[in-house]
Amino acid sequence: MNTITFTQLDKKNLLSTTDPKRVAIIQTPSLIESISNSASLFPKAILHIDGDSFFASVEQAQNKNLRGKPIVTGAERGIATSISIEAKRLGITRAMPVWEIKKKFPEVIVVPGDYETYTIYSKRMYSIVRRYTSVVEEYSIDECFADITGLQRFHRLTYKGIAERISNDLYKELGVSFSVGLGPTKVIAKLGSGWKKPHGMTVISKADIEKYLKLTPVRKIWNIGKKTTERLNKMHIQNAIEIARMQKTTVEKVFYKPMQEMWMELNGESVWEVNVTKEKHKSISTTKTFTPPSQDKAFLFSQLSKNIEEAVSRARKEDLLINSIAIFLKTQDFGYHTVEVKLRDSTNNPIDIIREAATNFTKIYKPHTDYRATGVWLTKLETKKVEQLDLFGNICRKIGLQNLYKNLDLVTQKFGKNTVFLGSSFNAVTDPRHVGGKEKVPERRGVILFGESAKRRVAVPYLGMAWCN
DNA sequence: TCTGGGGTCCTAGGACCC
DNA sequence: TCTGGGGTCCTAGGACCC
Repeated sequence: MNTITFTQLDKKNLLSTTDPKRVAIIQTPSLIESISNSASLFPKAILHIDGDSFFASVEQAQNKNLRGKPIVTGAERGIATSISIEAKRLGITRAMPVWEIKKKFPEVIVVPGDYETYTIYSKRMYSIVRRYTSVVEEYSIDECFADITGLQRFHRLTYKGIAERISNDLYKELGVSFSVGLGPTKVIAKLGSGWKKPHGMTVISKADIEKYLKLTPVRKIWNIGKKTTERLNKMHIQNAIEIARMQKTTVEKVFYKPMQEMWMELNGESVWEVNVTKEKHKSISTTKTFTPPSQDKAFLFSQLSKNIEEAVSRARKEDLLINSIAIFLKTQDFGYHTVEVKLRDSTNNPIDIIREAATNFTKIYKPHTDYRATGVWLTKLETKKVEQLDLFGNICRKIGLQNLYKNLDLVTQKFGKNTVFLGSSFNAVTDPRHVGGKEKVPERRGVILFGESAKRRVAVPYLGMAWCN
């Protein structure tokens, strides 16, 4: 099909005019034909846009010296998190331990992850995509869905042309390549973005679906995991096309709702909308692993305290109040020991939570046990409402603390994490055993990015309760 | 030298009520 | 002795994702 792209148009300088005759020229027969065909081939036109080796690519975009070289992020965790194309070619795979990488591939550069920078790139990615449609779902730090249904005339481009423009803009402006899939549903679009990488572009119209599903094992389909694959295999279903071709009545009899919807999506009927609204968190959790493991009660509680401070601070950022918490310890053999506590009163103050944690900690802590991690899970979150007066004057304390934390949050915003912390977290903040702690924060290579803050530590030593046995 | 960290959604099944 | 059946709400835990 003869499509016309913006690049060609720009060259002819056709876009800078509002002259209706010229507009008529732009709408070439092939474009018009394509638009009229598209309604049946793409009842909906959904893009899935996926960063190629995103973290590693951002590192390379940020630092010229890393470009073209095999690099891996994840130094702070001891396993490969993101692997550059060059490193993938050497045979490095996800979650490979850093020691192994260094031993087998000494030429590979291992850098610590820098989530603040990745987040900034991520936000820019969304904003670039939003130039073309407002219907954008921020699916993850390096992926989004976008619904461009019906926008060909507006952009004077085919759906594929729009996809190409977005891909070009992203590459040009971020220095990071993305792979794009275009399809009539989210599942098909996602299949497309993974089809050809890196910097791929795969268009799967309703008529093309069969061709692609025939080549796709069920495990490769988004939202079909290990367990479902096993179950499908037991039913002698290996291939995505076999799901798509099942009778609707059979699907309804044999599967639960998610797979029934999956069946629709695979057949090109969109049931999973591109979700624009960014919903508030329903739960927030923070967990940190430390090496070596520890049996030390005070150390463990201090780690927990630090996690609580961090999690609660994230809740405050979204103006959320916490109604229930769970704290857990993770043993060396990956057992979880959890206790859940319902709070009498909703709060976003770490002192309240740490107090509850302290009284419940002994329920999960067993002496002489090696623990590798501890964490907290905040649940039953609700949006902060207008404060009601109570009979006992607790409101004054509450408001006072809220003001205190409002100001502390500003300090954190300005000077970075761990600038001010509770006495109960002291041990964890200062203990070098904490993998991913201060000493591992990557240096910023001279590039100042939007939204950054100077990282400096001010000494405000002791605010609140330390945990006493 | 196994195995990080942060989420969401769905279903089964128990509790409770009429 | 017998002891139906339906509804709602909540929670635990499984499954999946990046």
